[in-house]
Amino acid sequence: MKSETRQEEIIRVAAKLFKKKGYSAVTMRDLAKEMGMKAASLYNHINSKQELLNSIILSIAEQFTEEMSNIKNSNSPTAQKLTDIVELHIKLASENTYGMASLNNDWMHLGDQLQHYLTLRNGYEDDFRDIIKKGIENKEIVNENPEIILFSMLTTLRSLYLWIPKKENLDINSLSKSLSQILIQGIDA
Amino acid sequence: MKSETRQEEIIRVAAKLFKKKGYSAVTMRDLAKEMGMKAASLYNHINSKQELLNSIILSIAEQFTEEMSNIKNSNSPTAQKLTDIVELHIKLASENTYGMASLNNDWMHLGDQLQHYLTLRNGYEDDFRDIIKKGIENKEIVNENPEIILFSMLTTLRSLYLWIPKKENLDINSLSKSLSQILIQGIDA
DNA sequence: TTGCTAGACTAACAAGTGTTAGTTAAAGAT
DNA sequence: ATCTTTAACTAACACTTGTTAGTCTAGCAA
Repeated sequence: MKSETRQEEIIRVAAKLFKKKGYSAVTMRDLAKEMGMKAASLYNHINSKQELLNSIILSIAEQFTEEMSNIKNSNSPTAQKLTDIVELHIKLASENTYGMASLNNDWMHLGDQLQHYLTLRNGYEDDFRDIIKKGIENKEIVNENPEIILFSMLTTLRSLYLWIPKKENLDINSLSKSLSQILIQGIDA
Repeated sequence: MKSETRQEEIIRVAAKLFKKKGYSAVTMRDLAKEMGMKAASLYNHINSKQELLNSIILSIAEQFTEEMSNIKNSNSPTAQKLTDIVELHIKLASENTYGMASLNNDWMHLGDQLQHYLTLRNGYEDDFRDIIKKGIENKEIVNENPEIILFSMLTTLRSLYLWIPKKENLDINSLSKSLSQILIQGIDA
């Protein structure tokens, strides 16, 4: 595996700080200190603070969009599609807990990429909603308000980045199984 | 009903801006502009930006703590306690969608009140966890990992502030019923 | 009328902001 | 050995930050 470039390292450390304090509260001097250099030196590797946020958020958003399209176009039953979505969120959240924080909390500070991000996010939510609606039509899932189902699942999945790092020796497969179970079957005995 | 003081108005408007951009990205000049005055004039009514955040977050946190204690000490069955918690979140989130955003996203910028806030939050989560665990012991709810159940419910409830304002003519009772239903019974047909 | 108060204002400060320019030292290429 | 590139540095910039000090004016109490 190709080792991390200095630029990639800066992006990774930036995402870590953004998770802790939020984009606006992190200064380039904070970031430089964490990197063991002076703020001005960062600019040998990156172009701006703004660009750091852009690349952190959009690289993840694009992964979500691409994988969601695969799930949507498969011909699995609805419950399987929902389980796949759970697995997708767990995978991306555990690969990049820092970046997920920016995606969730600092997207409004995207500059020229804000519209692009919103387009991706809306597309993702539309696909998710369609899967739920089709599942209701086919009587594969219960006939509750699809907006509430979407909201409930999506917010749980979006918060995984907060929860995953607290669990040491996380088994992705078993978490994925348990969480799908709870989200789909409920918790009633 | 007693009409809003100027100080209360500033706190309310501040919370609105904090929701939109986050605490750190909102300047006192932004807040002043929204209030139709100059930044310095704000200080005739408030002591500091920090104190705005403190009072926004802690007033809500204290309400949660108090109401959770009532629910915990009632002798309702587990499913009813969980429904009560859902209702509590819906009530507080719809009364104060702005403040809930700060509570969720900007608590780390609390100054001298940070420890107090964390104590309240941990107490709240402990109570919630206890209710779930007792429900599992009494076989009132399914025997899944209580941490995952807690996480799943709590993150959904914590995100209500994002979702509630999007629904015009919101009926709190019917939302409360639907959401409890989905969280407890699941969505399987 | 006179005096007091509430609540706005202007001006300013010291500290911190992202970023640029120019310099320097070490490592790699010729 | 000389040249070039990389990646650090110092110094500085123009601007923004939260906040304070001091002033002014309209409304009310005496």
